[in-house]
Amino acid sequence: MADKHELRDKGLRLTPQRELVLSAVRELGHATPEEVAEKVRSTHPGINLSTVYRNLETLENVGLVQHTHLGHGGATYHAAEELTHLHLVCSDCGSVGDAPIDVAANFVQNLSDDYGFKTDVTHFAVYGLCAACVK
Amino acid sequence: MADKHELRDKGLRLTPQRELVLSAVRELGHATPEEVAEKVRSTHPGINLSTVYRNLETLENVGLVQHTHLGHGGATYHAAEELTHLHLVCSDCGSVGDAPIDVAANFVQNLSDDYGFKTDVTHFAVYGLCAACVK
DNA sequence: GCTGAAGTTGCGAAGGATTTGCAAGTAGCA
DNA sequence: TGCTACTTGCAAATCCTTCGCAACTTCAGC
Repeated sequence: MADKHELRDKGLRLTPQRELVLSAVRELGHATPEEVAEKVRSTHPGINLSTVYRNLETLENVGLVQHTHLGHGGATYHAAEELTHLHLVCSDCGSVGDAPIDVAANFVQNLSDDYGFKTDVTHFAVYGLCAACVK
Repeated sequence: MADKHELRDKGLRLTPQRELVLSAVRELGHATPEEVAEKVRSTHPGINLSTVYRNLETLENVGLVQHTHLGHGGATYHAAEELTHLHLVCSDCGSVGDAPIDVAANFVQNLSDDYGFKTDVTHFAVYGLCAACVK
């Protein structure tokens, strides 16, 4: 498993729990720590919630996973390699849609030119009304 | 006080506590519930934190106040009339900068055209590195 | 393969932020 | 001025996340 290197290089270990957390994140697409725990438990009931929290943090430090704030409060995790889109969060129905990052290219450029601000476009959520709720 | 109408129209009352919360939000610019409470208490020590939470919610329903998620978790409140800018949150130093909403005009248009998504540009925070931290 | 050091896990408890239930208090229409 | 419904304060309850610690496991070195 290639992920092993990322971990070992930082003196970390590849434990079964850690693998499970990582693959749960990959399968789920976006997920809160709670959802990841639930997913992992569906096959391995013994896993503790704090282990999930700790592993998400560890995997994030290593760069295999990233989190985003979708608004409500808690963070949502993604596999790093899937973070090629931004999140459209509907303030009405709560659904989370995706859009490719290049719809924001112009915006990012403006912020860079005018404010010297380097936007991390994969880390922010966009609020508004989704097409379904606009009706 | 003009705010009275907004409240009365919905069968709500203008209590001293409510006025204090509203003016604290106006004076502070951005503030967490905790900061609002602190501000209010500087002149009126007796006010309870849950009163602040409830009033922020009430004032938001009426439209006098709005909240934004700046990332870390808790919400930040603004007076509705001041929400003419978006927030640039630095992932490094944590500072919160402002930018006029029109830097996003093009972006908002793209999302509307391509996804039918009506972006509430005042409600989202933008993450990235501020000019100072880029160096 | 076995061993030891260091990273990990599970569990329960601790924290911090919000919310809720309820009885007492108060704004504001009649 | 009286009443009714909305509000407040307080304390307890939740939720979510982090911590402390003892027992356990990974994996580099022998």
